[in-house]
Amino acid sequence: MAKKRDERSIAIGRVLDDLRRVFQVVHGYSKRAERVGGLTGPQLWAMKVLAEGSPVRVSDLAQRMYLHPSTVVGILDRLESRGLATRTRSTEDRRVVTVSLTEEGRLLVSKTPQVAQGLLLTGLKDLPTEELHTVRTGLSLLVGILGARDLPPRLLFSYEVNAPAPEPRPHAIRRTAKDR
Amino acid sequence: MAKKRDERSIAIGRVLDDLRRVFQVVHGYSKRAERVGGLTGPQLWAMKVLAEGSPVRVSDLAQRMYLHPSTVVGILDRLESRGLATRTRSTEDRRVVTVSLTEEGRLLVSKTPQVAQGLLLTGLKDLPTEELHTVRTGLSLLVGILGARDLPPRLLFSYEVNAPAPEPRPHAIRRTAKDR
DNA sequence: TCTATATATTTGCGATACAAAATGTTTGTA
DNA sequence: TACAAACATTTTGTATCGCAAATATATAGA
Repeated sequence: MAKKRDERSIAIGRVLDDLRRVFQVVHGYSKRAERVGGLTGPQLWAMKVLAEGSPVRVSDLAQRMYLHPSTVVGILDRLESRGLATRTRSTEDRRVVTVSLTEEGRLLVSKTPQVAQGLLLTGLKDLPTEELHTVRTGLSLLVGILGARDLPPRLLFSYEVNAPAPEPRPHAIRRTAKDR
Repeated sequence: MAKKRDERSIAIGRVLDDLRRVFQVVHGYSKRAERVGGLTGPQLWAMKVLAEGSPVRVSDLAQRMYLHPSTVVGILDRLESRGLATRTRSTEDRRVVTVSLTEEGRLLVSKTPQVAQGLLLTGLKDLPTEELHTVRTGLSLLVGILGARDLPPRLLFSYEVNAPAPEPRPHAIRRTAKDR
């Protein structure tokens, strides 16, 4: 009786562990590999979005990246200064600015390895059909659990770091330890 | 003949899409929810590691977080200034500093929701045993593909953003568009 | 003792990330 | 037309994060 319960608990634990492993690997690769071209994660991410369909308005880009427009502006500054993207002010509505990849940018993004994705792709290709199906079904169930069925599949990954500083700021004591 | 090939391609695409969805959801929750206590991702992450087994030496903490020691110092500064962690210099070897959670810190970390994880947990619990097994097997296969079998399952998530600046710095052109 | 190594911190720099304010544009309305 | 409101983007200011290199202190070894 209790046995079945234990087995399930163990299985659940394994699922979570494996999920963490997947996260870790993918993140690790994104860390080391995506910067082949000297691009940071968000920069490459923006370029991938642009590669999907430029030109894009700045606000649209921000929305697709789930980032604040002002954040995107900074990223675009860096991409533009490297000649990977260009901004053009619309002539119809001079408020909007559309962004596109340059030829160089398009080239760079196309040959960026995406190690994790590549690994997955070839790995999945080599998988026996039945196991592939298992993977597919399993992940689909996970997506269902997370209620993410309707989400547009975002590019492999997002990044974020910041906090909104809910408190009025604790005044940032600098350097505390340092006994004696 | 070609049919089978197509089906496989589609299945592979679905797997990648679903994986992206999982990433997105988990990340989204981590973004919005983990900051319940006003903690950033890395801060909460450090606290989780500390909760697993303090006291920990600073260098060990850095290693477990896959971060540079100097980065951890900053995070600890902020945690300490909020009274969530404490640093103590060892008496045996006065070079080392050990870190622990304060009572308040322990409390906070224990009641931090971990929305995504909670969702997964309850969702998986409600899953029929057979489907749970499918999820488990599928993820296990993925882990195998990624060669992550031997990784210690890291806490649900890591964060990182930065690049090492491979070039001697492109001199940062500020503000370029702005035609006219 | 003198030197090398180890541990943590400081310093310097770049990049995210957000909010609020500023700038320039367009649209609606009196 | 004149003016106000709404919009899109950028600027400004602040807070992290993240790393490398330099520092300070402590330990270990020759």
